[in-house]
Amino acid sequence: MAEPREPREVGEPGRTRRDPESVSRFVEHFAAQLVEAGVPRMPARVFAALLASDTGALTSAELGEQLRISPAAVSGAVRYLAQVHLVSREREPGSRRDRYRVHSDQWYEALTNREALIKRWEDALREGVTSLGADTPAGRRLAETLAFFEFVEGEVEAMMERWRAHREKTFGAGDGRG
Amino acid sequence: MAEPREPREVGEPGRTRRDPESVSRFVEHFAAQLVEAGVPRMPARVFAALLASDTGALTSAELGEQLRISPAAVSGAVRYLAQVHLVSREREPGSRRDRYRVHSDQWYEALTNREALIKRWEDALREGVTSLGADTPAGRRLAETLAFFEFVEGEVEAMMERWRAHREKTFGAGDGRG
DNA sequence: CCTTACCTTCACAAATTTCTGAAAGAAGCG
DNA sequence: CGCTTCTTTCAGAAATTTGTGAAGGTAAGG
Repeated sequence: MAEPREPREVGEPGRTRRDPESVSRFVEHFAAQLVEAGVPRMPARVFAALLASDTGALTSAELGEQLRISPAAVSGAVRYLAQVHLVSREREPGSRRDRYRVHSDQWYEALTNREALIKRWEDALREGVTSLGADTPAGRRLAETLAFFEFVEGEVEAMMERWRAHREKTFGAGDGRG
Repeated sequence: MAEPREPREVGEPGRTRRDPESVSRFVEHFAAQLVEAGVPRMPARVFAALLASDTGALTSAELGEQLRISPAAVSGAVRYLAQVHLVSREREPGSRRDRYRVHSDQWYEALTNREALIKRWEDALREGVTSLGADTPAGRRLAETLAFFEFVEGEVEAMMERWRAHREKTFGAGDGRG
């Protein structure tokens, strides 16, 4: 039976330098920055908490307790984060608990995912060029905007390749897990 | 109150191929995509309307009429757009009217502007590395995330340079105005 | 096969955001 | 110097979003 082995008291001497208050301060501060960038609050907080965790993976219960939110809120936040590929869920074989994990390479997975969104912008723009007329001023403006996005799309892919190389050079060949 | 005289009939022969309905359809559709990406509704609609305009510049009154929104709404939307560098305001010398304009190179101005946001993420991450300890697992994860952003920051600058070249090659040397 | 533990979904309450009407603030023009 | 025209700001109404409690579903363990 999987005990919820999560002793609050920091009995371990020396090794456990993790001050919950420091962690919380970082979590809330970083989450606030994400919120300002347009990320919904709960997903931002959950993501920050995972990022600041030692193992890079927490259970729903742990998240709920640390952030003082209901299981429902955790569920919603995690669904959002999974959808934009910022966390993945793992099922523990011996237990019913899911664990939610951040990989360090998920940032660019998320960035890549954002391209799907841009593709829909491009579709709308193409339609606009057609319906307004490619030979009109507005049509030309739309076409140029479209060209910009298409250009960026191609560049991002190459950039990610370079990041991968840069990362291995700097941090050694990680396996992708924080 | 300004009478909502919006002649449906297209009286101009030949020259005015601009079907208001087509324009509106594009504006609303494209704006919807922006909204889905996190842009507030009114700014998205105003921006789309400017993008689809012939001159690339409209007055507050024109925007209000076309989108059926109040002057206050236009004011708010324009303030937002100016803040993220997606439109610029121009004052017409002979009149009291401001005109709001999109440049075709404002997309990457906006993208560049986004870096300011990322810089604050980086600050938060640096603080986290310090307070959690650079030698802890969490600290290392934060450090790597920080490195990713710093990398992207540098890359984006170079990418924009390439876009400028690509643009001139494809569209001829524009002056930056759509 | 039933119990237990966990996750999700649903309806609702609360808080924030969004847009409007009205008044005040600038800036040209007579 | 006051009038006119346009923009902005402010307070409030309306709508959307957000988070909770409770019920429902699924799978492990006895």
